[in-house]
Amino acid sequence: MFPRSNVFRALHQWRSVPDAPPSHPLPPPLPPEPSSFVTAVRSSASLRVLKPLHAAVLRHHPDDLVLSVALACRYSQLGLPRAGLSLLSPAAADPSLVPAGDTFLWNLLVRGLVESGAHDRALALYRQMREPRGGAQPNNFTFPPVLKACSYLGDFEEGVKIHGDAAELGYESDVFVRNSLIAMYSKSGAVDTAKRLFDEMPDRSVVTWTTMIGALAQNGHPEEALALFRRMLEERVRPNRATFLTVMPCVIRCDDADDLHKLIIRYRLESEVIVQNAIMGMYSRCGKIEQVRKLFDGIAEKDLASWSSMIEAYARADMFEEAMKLFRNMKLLEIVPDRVTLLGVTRGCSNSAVASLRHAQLIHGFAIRSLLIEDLMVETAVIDSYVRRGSLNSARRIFDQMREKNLVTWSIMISGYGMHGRGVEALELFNRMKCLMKPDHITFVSVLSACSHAGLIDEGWQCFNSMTTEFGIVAHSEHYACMVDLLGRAGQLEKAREFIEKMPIKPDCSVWGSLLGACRIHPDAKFTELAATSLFELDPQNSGRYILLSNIYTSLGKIEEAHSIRVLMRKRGVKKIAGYTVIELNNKLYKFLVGDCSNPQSDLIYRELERLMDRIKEAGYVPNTNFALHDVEEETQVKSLYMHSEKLAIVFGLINTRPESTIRVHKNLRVCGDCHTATKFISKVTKRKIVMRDSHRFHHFSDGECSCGDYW
DNA sequence: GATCAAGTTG
Repeated sequence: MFPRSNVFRALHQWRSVPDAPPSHPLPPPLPPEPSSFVTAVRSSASLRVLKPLHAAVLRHHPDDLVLSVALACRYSQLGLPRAGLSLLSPAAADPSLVPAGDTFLWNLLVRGLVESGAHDRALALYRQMREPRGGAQPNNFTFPPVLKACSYLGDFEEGVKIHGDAAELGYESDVFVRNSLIAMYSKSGAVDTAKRLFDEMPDRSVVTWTTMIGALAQNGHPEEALALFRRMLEERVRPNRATFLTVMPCVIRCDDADDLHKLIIRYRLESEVIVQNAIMGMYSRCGKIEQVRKLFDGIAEKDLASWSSMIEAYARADMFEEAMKLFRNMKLLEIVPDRVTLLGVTRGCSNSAVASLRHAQLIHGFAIRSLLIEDLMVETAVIDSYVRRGSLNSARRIFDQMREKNLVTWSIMISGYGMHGRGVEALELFNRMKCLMKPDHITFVSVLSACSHAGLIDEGWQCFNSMTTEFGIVAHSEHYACMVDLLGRAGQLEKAREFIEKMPIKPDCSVWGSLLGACRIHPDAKFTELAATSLFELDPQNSGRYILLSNIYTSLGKIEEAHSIRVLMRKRGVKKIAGYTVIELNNKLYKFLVGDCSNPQSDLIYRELERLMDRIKEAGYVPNTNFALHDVEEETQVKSLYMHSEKLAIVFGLINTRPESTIRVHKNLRVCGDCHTATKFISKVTKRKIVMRDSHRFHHFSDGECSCGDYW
């Protein structure tokens, strides 16, 4: 061992010789040996330590390959892979500089190249190694980095070939090689092959288990990943930090989260920030926001990820105000947000009912000032927030100016047009996109839902068919749901039923939900019954469906059935989500619940509302009491309709804004049918544009019409 | 030498 301080002392002595010759001349001390440099390089904690060492290496051992590789690896670990790469370039470009037959040195060079990010050159070097007159015979140390390079490059054909090499040379069952193979197959999506390699192994290390758990987790099998983790514990394999970091993202149930948390404490891994951040993420996914905050407050040395995780957790819990507050706080504390922090707060802004266009602009401004707008993902997230705050134009402006767009960017812009009922533009973009890249199953959800929102029936069918024939994408439930929606809109309920029957997969609640939605517009007892039966079996806790069903029964005149649905809902303990509508005025948000009297202007609002209702009745509005409470008299029902949060917010907006300005409101649930009709009339008699976002889409009301064409 | 490490689309 060469303790670090000794190397520095030796270096210092050696360097100080010319400046201060001793009065009794001694032979100058020799510069440190390469091996002591290697130790020093590997243990250097920062670039400030590494760079002088690098300089000294250049002076004393410029041609030492072992040292060069050690330096390159360390540069890469400290975040400067390119700095190290230049050290390896001469040997990588001219392998004859590497002694033939010296597998150890060849392995080092291959590994150095992989760690410095030169994956393609590492693979090229490996191929030279394998040539008959080439460098050296690969061994068990050669394969892990080479397989990693294949994964990184996505070159799985090469990966399979290298698997063959490893088998041929007898290294296939080496634990390290086997682990790397499992990782490689997992990243290529061949989780079955990975599982087979795992099952065949006689001796598995903790890394083997962790890799296989990760393989299941990353290929969309979180439940199986958790099950494998439990099996690992049963077989008394001690999990380590990486195991927990791998398994935690699979957890969505509180009891699993608690179990894991206890285990982490038992293994004394709870003090590391990285682990604490992951525990926060786990509880956030379980919906335990108070627990997440408690953990966050308990972290002594919060890093940027801790802050981002907390903001992300608030965004997930639909607590945008808290997310924004924390975002401001961290800036006050001079903690500089990065792209991930910004992604968290932007997502909160996109989804929350209490975020406004103003918030989207503030976040966009911050992204520009901090230069994070150059980042593709941030830019895409900002587009999304503009779309969801109702400003398609701002979104499109950024979209058009982007230097680079990916699948997600296109999908967001397409679904954005869809949400606003502008199906033609959505299709136009989709056609442009098809020339540039292959759409995926989510792009098709975007474009199909755009067709259904805009009532583009033929175009929808065309897209649906081309998905499989042209792009080889297997239709998921969501795609079928869009098609049922399309058929339902056209009133073709029988066709929709046939379509569902012919589905090659089991229809899920999105499909039955579409059919039930169709029954709202085209009431039909038979299909309502059919959709409801399946829905109550598949998703018995969804309160919106009970209410929708009850409303459909009411409109069919089946008052008793409607009542019994409400009773069933109470009996099953299904919690009704309180509806509310938010409106922004002068950078302030105002929230209205049904029958709300908390606003200081309440008296004025209700007086004005009464007047407005009379005006729209004169214009032809008829209150639709299907959407009112049912156990009261009709006159009271009409009154209760008047008090809906949508109407209160709109009237508040009318009173407090200039006559020509657009009113923007946001309802947390689907807009009520009666409010939808009323708003159409309001837009007509007041000559106002009203934009209403609900949980499903945007409604643009203007001159008595709505962009959704009365189907949503 | 192998695993993990805050994150955008319906």
